[in-house]
Amino acid sequence: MIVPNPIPDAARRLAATHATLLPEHKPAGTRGVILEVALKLFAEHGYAGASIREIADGAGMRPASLYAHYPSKEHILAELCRIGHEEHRRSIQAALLECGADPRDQVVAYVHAHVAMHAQFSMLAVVANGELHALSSQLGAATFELRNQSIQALMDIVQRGVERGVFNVPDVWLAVAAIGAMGMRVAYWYTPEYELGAHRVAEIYAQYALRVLGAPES
Amino acid sequence: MIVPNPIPDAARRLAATHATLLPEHKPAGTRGVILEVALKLFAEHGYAGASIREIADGAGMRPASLYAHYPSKEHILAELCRIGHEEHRRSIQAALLECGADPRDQVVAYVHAHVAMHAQFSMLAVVANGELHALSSQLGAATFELRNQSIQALMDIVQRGVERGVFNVPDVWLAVAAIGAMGMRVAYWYTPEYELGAHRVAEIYAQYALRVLGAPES
DNA sequence: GTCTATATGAAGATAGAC
DNA sequence: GTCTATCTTCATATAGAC
Repeated sequence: MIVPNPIPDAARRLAATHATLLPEHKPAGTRGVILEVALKLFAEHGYAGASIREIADGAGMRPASLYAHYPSKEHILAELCRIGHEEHRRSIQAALLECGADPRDQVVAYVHAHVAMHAQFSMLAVVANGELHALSSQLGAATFELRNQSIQALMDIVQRGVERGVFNVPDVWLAVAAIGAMGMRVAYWYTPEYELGAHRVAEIYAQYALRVLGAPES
Repeated sequence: MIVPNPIPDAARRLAATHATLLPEHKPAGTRGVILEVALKLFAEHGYAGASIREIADGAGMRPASLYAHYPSKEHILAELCRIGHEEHRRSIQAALLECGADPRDQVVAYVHAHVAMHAQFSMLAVVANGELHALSSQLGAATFELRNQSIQALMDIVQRGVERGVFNVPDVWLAVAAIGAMGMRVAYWYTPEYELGAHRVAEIYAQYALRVLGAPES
């Protein structure tokens, strides 16, 4: 018997088949269309594996016309990476502002937002996390800054919980890395058709995170 | 303060800077040299982002000479993916044969092997996991089969532990996905210079896995 | 097995008309 | 803003001599 794999086509890089970009994520008009087409292509084939010609084709225009909206292919990737990490940071910060001072509640809030974002905007997460290396340090600087802030937020929560004796881990950074990794991977297999729904997956992963930290549900 | 990030250059796709391939992993002679050069390039820039010319250059030959050893670039990737998943499966199976019948011991053995492999052969893991999508279904078939076997092995262990009341999880597949994800991510940040060493990281992650499964260390 | 030379196509990007 | 046309470089791969 084979594992009940939620990924329909194992040869795909990720399970999602549609790009999800909210209106508040993208610029209006043609720039937004280009961004959405590029997001799907970058997610499925990688930045290097997707061409300007394919993006133009998907956006219903000629390759040359793209350059009226973006100065280069790399600029399109840079905007996608920034949008992804901004959405990530925004949703985490919003959750943390509502959850109170208990480190357990903070971990639940953080991981829930982290996982839900990777499920709901899976293509954005795959590109923003997995194609960042293709950016020059100049075009990637804003994104790196956002990423460091999000990581640091979880480090601070876990460190504080350890100091208060609420959490118990052999290594704080390793625990943060493990919890982050669980959530990041969700972007590769989640689809809106998955039986449990993004919210429930996020809930369960928040529970797993508490367990990793040695603070199981009360 | 910024998190003590073990990744020296955040713009790199992975922290490792050298390809690790044991003699038993690769064919002898020129084929082995080509494979090792391609491994480093595919790991750092992705399959689509690395060219036949760069591989040839690294191997000290002209692009045309490569075709005396491999019929196409895709065949090089196929061999790397197969080697990576074979090493993964081999080390897990070896560990499981030595650990006895307790589901807890089996999880520790599995996760230790899983994590140690992703740390010690990080470039191989990054390529075998992350570039598999670039293979045609024909050239990827052998690798998919190996991967399914490795996933199924952990599914079986966890399922058996749940049935015996040793583990307690809201969803078996989600727990397996989370545990697998923690280990896979190690390949992106681990280097031989990391303070803890692959063996110790594997030990700690095995503990985290037990916690996720609701069976903390005794 | 490795080379030079080359076929053939696709890549990112630009010029300039409309 | 979009187009046609094109520049230049690079891609994978092959032919055939040594």
